[in-house]
Amino acid sequence: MKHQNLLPENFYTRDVLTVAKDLLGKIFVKDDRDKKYSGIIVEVEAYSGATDEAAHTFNGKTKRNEVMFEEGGLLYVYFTYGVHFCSNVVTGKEGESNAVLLRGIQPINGIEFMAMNRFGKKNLSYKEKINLANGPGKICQAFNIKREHNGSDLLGDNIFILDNKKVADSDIVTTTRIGIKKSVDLPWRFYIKDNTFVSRK
DNA sequence: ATCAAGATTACCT
DNA sequence: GGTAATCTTGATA
Repeated sequence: MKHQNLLPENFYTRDVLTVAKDLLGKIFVKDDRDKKYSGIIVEVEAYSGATDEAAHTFNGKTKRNEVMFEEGGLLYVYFTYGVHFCSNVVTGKEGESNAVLLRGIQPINGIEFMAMNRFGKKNLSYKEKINLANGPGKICQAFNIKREHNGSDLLGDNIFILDNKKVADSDIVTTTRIGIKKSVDLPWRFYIKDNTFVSRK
């Protein structure tokens, strides 16, 4: 059974910066049958293999980054710092190697499962609720996204994204990206203004 | 074979 | 504000 408002393939095959901004406000869903998770995407960063030295794909295809070279509409998951997974939405045409890193999600459904995955308990303080998915590693822990989800088809029925009310340009804040050492001046981070679930102002 | 770095987070002072 | 945790990958030899 398909969702009526599932984002179509041609949403993902566009320019990475356009897709990054358009992903704000959309509903990210993971359906594990017994556990269903969803939330609003509130913060993203764009990475582009052709020109962006901070992109994993800047130096060409490797075993790790091969999913980024596929046609837009897949999930690229990588493991970093020996501790965390990070999720990205692959965009553009095959061979472009562009992706959008998910950095902040405002939980909607499955909050009790996210709470268990993140803190091992159901009842959270206000601060812990804010802390559920306000960072790329936290998103993957909350939604239980791991190695096996690398390459997931976002047009499939496990992990997908639903359309939602459009975020006005005037409500989108643009900044440089976080946690990188190359191409540090590119203004490729986007988040929803005044949203509580953004990782950093 | 070896090694350094990493699109982070949590916890410390 | 500083740093430990923890391990995979990719580059170099």
